Amino acid sequence: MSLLTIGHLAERAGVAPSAIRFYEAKGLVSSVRTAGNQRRYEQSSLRRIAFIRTAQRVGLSLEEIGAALATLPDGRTPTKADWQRLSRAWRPRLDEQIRRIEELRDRLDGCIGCGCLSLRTCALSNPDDEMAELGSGPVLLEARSDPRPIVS
Amino acid sequence: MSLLTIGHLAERAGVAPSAIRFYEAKGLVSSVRTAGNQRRYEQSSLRRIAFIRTAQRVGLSLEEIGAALATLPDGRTPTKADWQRLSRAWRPRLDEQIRRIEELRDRLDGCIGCGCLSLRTCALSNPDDEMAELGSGPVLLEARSDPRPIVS
DNA sequence: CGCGAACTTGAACAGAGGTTGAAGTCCAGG
DNA sequence: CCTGGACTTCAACCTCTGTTCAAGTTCGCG
Repeated sequence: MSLLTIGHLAERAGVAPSAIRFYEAKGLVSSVRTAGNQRRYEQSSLRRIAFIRTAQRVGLSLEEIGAALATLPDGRTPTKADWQRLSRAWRPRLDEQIRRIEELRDRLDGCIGCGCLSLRTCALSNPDDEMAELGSGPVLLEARSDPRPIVS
Repeated sequence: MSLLTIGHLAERAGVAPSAIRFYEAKGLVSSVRTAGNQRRYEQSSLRRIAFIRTAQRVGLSLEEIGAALATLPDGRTPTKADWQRLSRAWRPRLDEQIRRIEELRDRLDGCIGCGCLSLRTCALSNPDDEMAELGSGPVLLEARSDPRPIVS
């Protein structure tokens, strides 16, 4: 029960009211209106906002987040099954994001720390999806054609 | 040896020349100039750019990336020891970023999937640094003061 | 040397992700 | 029922991360 005003929702979610209006304009959250045209939010909006903020901080765009949230039901409050479906769909994406960070971390610890100082020959820097994303041939970690290490 | 033109560096790094000029204006990479005022880059710039791109994709800002790169030596090509020092300094930051993603993933799989449908009571949603960051009291995951689950 | 491709700077533009302010309206406690 | 704080819309503005364009200069191959 008890719908939230935008101010209450903002305070509880730890974001500015203007950000919530912005998310709503982008279709990431929705509200009902009072007779006097003020927004009122369901409690479930709180979870959507927490979801949005967390996803943003790990490098996902509002567009991508919105696409995920759009898979939740329109008319009714999302159920456990709804969120679980979203969860299953997002696991690969989140795991990929984790893999990217681990790659960066391990590239620093391993590749660069290993002595060859090369980002090219090391097995840890695998170019698979990297290349698909850049769409311009195998470039990113495939520098220099001669095999000497990059040290000065 | 053999310095790179901005075009060659851009091609090898998989970014646009304009992006490299932008990074240089922000102090993230540096170059020497020819007699005719054209930029020439050391091979080590390639690693800096690869580092920048990877770090960006996991949600770090250029400012934060630049601060890390600024710990590398100014005058000379970074050595193994230099990168290892940067690596050690960044590990906690990267691990924190991984933790955030895992938290998002597990929140979906666990907290929401567990049946309580609450982001509040679950041990997985720990508010520690969350709150320090928001700087405005314990808000983000501490919704609703009554203990009923949030389901409709 | 000559010529075209690649380079230079600076300014304007783009899009994401919001914040701020003005001018006016609503709502709830006293 | 009155009043002040919270709400409304809309437009302008902000930062970040670049891209594009114009006008002019340099580089290096033949």
